[in-house]
Amino acid sequence: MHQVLRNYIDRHLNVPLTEEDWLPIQDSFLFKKYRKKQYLLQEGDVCKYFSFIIKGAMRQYTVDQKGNEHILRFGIENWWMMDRESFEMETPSMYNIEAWEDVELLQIRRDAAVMLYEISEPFRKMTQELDKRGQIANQKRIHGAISLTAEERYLELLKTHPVFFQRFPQNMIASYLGISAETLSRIRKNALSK
Amino acid sequence: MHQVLRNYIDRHLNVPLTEEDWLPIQDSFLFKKYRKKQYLLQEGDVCKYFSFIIKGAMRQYTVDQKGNEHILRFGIENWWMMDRESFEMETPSMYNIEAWEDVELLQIRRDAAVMLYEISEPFRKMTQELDKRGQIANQKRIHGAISLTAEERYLELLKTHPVFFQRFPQNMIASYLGISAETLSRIRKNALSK
DNA sequence: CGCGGGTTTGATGATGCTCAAGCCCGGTGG
DNA sequence: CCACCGGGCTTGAGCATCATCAAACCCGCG
Repeated sequence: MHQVLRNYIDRHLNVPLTEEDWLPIQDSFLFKKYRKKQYLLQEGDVCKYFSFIIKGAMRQYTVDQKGNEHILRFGIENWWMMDRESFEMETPSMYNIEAWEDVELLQIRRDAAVMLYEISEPFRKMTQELDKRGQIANQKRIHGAISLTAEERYLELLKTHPVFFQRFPQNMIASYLGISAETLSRIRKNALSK
Repeated sequence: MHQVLRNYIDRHLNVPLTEEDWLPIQDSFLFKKYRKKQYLLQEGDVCKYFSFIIKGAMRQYTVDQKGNEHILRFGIENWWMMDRESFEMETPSMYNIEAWEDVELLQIRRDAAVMLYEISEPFRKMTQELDKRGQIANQKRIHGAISLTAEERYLELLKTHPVFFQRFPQNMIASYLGISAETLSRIRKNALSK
């Protein structure tokens, strides 16, 4: 179980973890399963866990007044899920985080994460790396949102994250792109004929 | 000059910097001025500096095939400017970073930053804090982009960053919001009459 | 077999873009 | 000191894009 996380960390640092480095990390993460459609986090609750996905697929989203869902993030194997704002600030979240497929997770609580961050340099390095990648990805997504058309954003996502199209239904992809399911359907039809 | 940065760091950590902590940081940052309309970074170049704004206003943007500008970020006093992707990966940037007003900066080169990161815990803590805030802000901006209308995004920006409206012309605000200058003008007229 | 979730298609309307013109105002040079 | 220029802002008309609503369809699963 935990071995998956160890491999992940090894891959993201330049050197493999020693046993001494690994043990405190291993001990901080608890294994947990959620069934499809189960919530990890519901709007209004505080996000208590930083979760590493061993298996399965998840999404983070809001529901607006009209009942429309807006998906901020997807997560699959080897991704991390949390509402960063709620987790860090310990404030109620505006998001829902839900298992879309049955998932297996390794979770760490905030206090344990803060502790681990102090005592474990590999963990610190890994989270730094994570932040860096996150910033870069977010920068790109924002740029796409303000400068590309719906079709361009679709093509971009198809290129950069084709796996989303295999794991999530199209109405969710549409929601992630910030367009309606009908529009995405028409864009795809249109793109085929070229 | 450098004192502004020191105050900034003090404010972002819980304890004031000691002299020993401060000196290596001070030595790593070089003071530099740019005139209005001067580029810090041009599309195609590698972003070599991580810049702290002491005075002035800047923007990071792209220009598309049709010649339209798309502003990803604004920066004013006490903000940091760089293209994170280009700086970290040392790859050519797709962005321009330009002084909109005359600016005074403290700049650190990538190699010095990496070094400082290793030897200075306060600097490390500060950049972590910066990353955390950046992630939270980006998460919000992405959510706004996929779930809010143009008018809602305008009102949100007016609430969260009113200072932008004092420092940048409306066509730039529009570009930042991902709408045309004409649309922003109409939204404002409309919002007044309510 | 029937149900329900997901997708497609069509018709209509709202939102926001584009192009064009005019205005306002501060800065510059004659 | 005034005229002019240019950048920024506004306004209007027409158009493209995308959302909404409604209906039909498809298909896997109980």
